[in-house]
Amino acid sequence: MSAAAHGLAAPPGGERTASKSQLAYEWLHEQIVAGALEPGARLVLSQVADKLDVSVVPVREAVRRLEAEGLVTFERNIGATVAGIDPTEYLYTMQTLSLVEGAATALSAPSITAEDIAAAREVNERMRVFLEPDPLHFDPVEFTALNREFHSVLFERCPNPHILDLVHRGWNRLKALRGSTFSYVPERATESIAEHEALLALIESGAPTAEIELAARRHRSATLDAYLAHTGENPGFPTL
Amino acid sequence: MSAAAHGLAAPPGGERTASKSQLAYEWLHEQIVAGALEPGARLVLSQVADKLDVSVVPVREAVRRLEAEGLVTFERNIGATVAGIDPTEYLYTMQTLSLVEGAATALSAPSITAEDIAAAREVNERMRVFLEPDPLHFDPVEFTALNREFHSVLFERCPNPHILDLVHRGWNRLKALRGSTFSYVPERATESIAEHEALLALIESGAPTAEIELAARRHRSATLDAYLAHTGENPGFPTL
DNA sequence: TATACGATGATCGTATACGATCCAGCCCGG
DNA sequence: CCGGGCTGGATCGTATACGATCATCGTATA
Repeated sequence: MSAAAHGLAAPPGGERTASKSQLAYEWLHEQIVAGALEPGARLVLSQVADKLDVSVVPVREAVRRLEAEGLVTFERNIGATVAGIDPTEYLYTMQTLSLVEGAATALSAPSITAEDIAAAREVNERMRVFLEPDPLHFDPVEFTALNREFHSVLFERCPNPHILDLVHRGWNRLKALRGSTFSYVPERATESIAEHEALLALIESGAPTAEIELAARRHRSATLDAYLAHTGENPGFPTL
Repeated sequence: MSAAAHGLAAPPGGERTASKSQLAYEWLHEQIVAGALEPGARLVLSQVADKLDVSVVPVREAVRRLEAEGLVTFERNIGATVAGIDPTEYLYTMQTLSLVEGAATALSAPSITAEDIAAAREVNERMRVFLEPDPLHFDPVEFTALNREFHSVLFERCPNPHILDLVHRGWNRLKALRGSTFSYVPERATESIAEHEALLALIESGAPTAEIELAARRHRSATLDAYLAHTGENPGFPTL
């Protein structure tokens, strides 16, 4: 899993000798997105600095960058905490991702090659395997990873770097939040794989951009709806 | 022009005594968005620090935050420069804004009151005045400010804070870029005011969310299209 | 004259030190 | 027994100092 391919902000001017602030940023980012740092966990600057064997200044800078991405909150004289305690954050993040990912997929569509389609289809088949035996062997983490890999093929060619960046941030945020609020709905997995196939067919057929955007958006919205129905909370969440 | 109302990130825990990093951030933000600092202008940390009578550390932090918002670029051992030299940045920013603003407007619609509509309509009438005398008296800056005020009414009630934040960032970025690449098309102004009225009517009528989103998006896309037609550049820019 | 190379200054990157602020627990009075 | 004020520790915020890196310009040489 290459960092750049998943939206980890790299220092623009190459990486001669990674600056310590960049090191701290990447380490914290990894810890948070991988779930090693639970949502709500306290981040003490001096402790992080000691652990990475750097001073607090670069750590402070890294935390600020993570704050801008919504992965941590940072308050004056209070400190930094890993974001994501509030369950509605999950809803907002999903909704935002549904918006930007739909657009990114639509904008990518004209550039998607037959090889891309084949690769995506192969990933989708690997996801299907997870459904076979019985629900107990279902691995949400692995399944989600494959899901991201599938969708990456569909949106990675988005020509608008801003939109693409928003998609990456959304996925990362989602991974960070998952630890606390994620509640996977197994029934949804089956539907999801079928929708993936439909999405591929739609792109192959050269459907209009607007249609692809809507399909991709709905695909994610449906997951959100399933989550809402499953938990039974936030019944009045406004839909897009 | 209140800062908070236009998406200036405020320190979450109130503002007892604004931290110096916050001071530097707000000052630079103001300078860039107001156009006092031209796109491409060099920002030397020590000079900014001297000007604001603070040390370089808070300035450095402020610059990093601005970088995360896309208002400046910051390269190792090179320094910070105000973003916006590349003309395609304008296109990307407009496209992204069209996406998120459309969604924000649609999500706001159910919460928009009759008073909101009236206020927006009043602003739109003030914009109309600019068209009256003759094109030479047209003031793009003032017109744009009113335009933002109008749209603020329509998207400010968006319940999703992430999407709302993206809208604010988009507008700020647009203001920052305007200095270098903005080319206002007077004919478009007349159309724009008419579309504003149509948007208000649509919202008043309680139209479906999807319809409002599309109308709001198209409204901005049309401005982008007019710009592209006017300049004659980037003919193959992918549309959303 | 053009090019390669080295010295120099400017600027960024980080470490360290110290002051400012907040939270928690204790003490004391009611 | 309970509540308010105070003190101590922890943590953040900023200033200053110094090392690292890069762009620039002058000079020597082919």
